[in-house]
Amino acid sequence: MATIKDVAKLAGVSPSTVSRVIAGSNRISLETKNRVQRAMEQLNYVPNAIARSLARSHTHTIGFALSRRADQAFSNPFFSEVMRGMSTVAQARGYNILLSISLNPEDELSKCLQLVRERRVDGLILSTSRVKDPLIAALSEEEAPFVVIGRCMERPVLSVNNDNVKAGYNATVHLLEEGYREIAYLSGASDLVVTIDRMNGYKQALIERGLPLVEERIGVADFSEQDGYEALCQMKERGVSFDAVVASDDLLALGALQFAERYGLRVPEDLGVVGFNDTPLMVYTHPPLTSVRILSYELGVEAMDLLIDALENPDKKRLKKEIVLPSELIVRGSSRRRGKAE
Amino acid sequence: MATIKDVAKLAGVSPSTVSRVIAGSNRISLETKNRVQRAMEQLNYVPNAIARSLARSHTHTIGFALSRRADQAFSNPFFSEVMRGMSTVAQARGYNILLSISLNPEDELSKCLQLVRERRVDGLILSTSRVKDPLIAALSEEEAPFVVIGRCMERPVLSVNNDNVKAGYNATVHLLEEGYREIAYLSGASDLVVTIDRMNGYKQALIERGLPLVEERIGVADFSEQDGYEALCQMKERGVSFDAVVASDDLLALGALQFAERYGLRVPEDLGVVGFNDTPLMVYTHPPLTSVRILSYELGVEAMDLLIDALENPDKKRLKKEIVLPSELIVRGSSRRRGKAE
DNA sequence: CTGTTAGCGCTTTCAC
DNA sequence: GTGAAAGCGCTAACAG
Repeated sequence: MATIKDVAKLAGVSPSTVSRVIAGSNRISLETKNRVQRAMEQLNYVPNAIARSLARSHTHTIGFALSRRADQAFSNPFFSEVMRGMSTVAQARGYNILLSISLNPEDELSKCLQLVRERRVDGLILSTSRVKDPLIAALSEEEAPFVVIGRCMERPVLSVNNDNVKAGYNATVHLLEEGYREIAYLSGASDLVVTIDRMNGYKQALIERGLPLVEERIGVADFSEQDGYEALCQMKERGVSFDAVVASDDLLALGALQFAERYGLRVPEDLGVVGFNDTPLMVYTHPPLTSVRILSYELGVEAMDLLIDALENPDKKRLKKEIVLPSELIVRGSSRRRGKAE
Repeated sequence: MATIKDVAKLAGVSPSTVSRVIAGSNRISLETKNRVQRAMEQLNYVPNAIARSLARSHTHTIGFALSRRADQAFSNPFFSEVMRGMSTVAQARGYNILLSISLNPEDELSKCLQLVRERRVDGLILSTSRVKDPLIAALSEEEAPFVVIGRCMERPVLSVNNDNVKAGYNATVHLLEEGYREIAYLSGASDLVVTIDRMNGYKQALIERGLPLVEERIGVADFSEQDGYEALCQMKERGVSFDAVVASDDLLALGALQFAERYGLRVPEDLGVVGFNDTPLMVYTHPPLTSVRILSYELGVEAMDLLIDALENPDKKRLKKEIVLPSELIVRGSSRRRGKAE
């Protein structure tokens, strides 16, 4: 493999000159520039990224941290879409993505810290945020550049989020307008900021319409169909009544559909269901699932752009920008009963 | 950020000594070893991965190349599962994963070559293989270490594959045993090795059972429901009869279900359907989809292990091992009509 | 505009 | 067992 010295020798210049044409410096004569370029081609020269990184003390790579339980890792394409978005801008701006999949928050914390301390990445994108997230705290303390997809409640950080409160609100209002009155909320892990925000939107809608806020109608589950199903069963067994459910994830909504089947409830007549994420395959459930469409791809795009901007403009770094993206309620059969049997 | 020199100074030794304790050399006195370790802790020292990489001329990072059209990128969790598998062993063996998502094969080729030439990765894992794959050819020529998930038809390469021929065979035999006689095959892009292998299994089953091989019953589509649907419609419109379909991907099978609905065909009575990948959510289709379960996670595990083995034992590198993993047909409602209305 | 000279932070002979 | 010195391949002042 040819090095910069080989090129220099062949072109009859010094390595620094070669370095300059690589960097696209303008204080270089067109003639030598061409000569160097010819030499590079001739030798099939490609600059060694590692050496560059060491000399410039940045790697041009961004770490993406994903922490999921094995069984639910990528059940919905949310993260995959986010990655696609990140990848698009990373490529366009000359960055690489290092993937860090961990099994739990502790594992995630240590891995991310490792990546940063080893200087293997210039910055990190976090895929989820929790209340009092230790990872965010650690990264802040370390003064590592990072952006969170989601929102941080405790301190200002760079973040890209979707309007979860509003989305939860809209989903609930939609159900109310369809005539449902006893709406349950199926929450994911209770320390996830997304889940909390969506729930607040839900509560807000109920309060605004003068409906009672029944705490027993709020079920906590993991992000899996099974958990959603069980949470609803328990609710029912405890004698809590409900005629609709806002699920903070499509998988949970699937659990609700399963629940309806088990108890012989018709959807949407006896039970209205709305989910979150608008997972493509949900069109095929019976009935098709109403769901809040999240701009996952765009979330990835914005997160990567935000991080790289911060990295490349150290002056702006201190400004902790928070970007919020809109979502859209996609109404389908699982929640549409106006004009149908009441 | 502390460097090796700082540690050396604090411990009162030379940098090389520190380097030795990092490497876990045994020719070092326990005493100085402890002293150095204390210094490292005190300074919160973490070796700079980039500097290490440069000095040792390998990066301990593996590139994972994924080339998908935007809309179908991660429609099924196959790749996500593969990543989880790769990630698990990468972590265990001290490697990192660099993600390279590209939009088309050409893009993929240039990106992969770039990663290798820049020495940003020690090796690559390719997510798909095509007939006469230019990427495989280029990488071979470059003598870059890589393993393909799939199979290479032209030359010996390190690969991890599932038994697609057998799986295609089993899926078809199953349909035959359920009494279907005019079985169609829905192929993905015709240059994908997976698709070809599965088709060969399909053909083999028909031939073995003495059934005619009707070329018109083989439809080529992209890996999307819409394409699957259209391919089948065209087949029908051309007057080709069929009472079952083996789809080389679940998404295609979904298209078949859609097709059945459009033409008022009952599944499984009038049309048997079996897909590939056993995508989790397919349990929720009506009827639930029969599908071939692929060990995607294990594919990732094996691929990563194979690559790292090759990297760490340069002697064994020349041995082009091919690993084949078993698959399993999961029979559900979409293909089970024995004992049902004929 | 171009060359010389130091590094970037770590590893690795080669001596002692 | 430990240190000195050279080098991995590139960049970036500093001169000229």
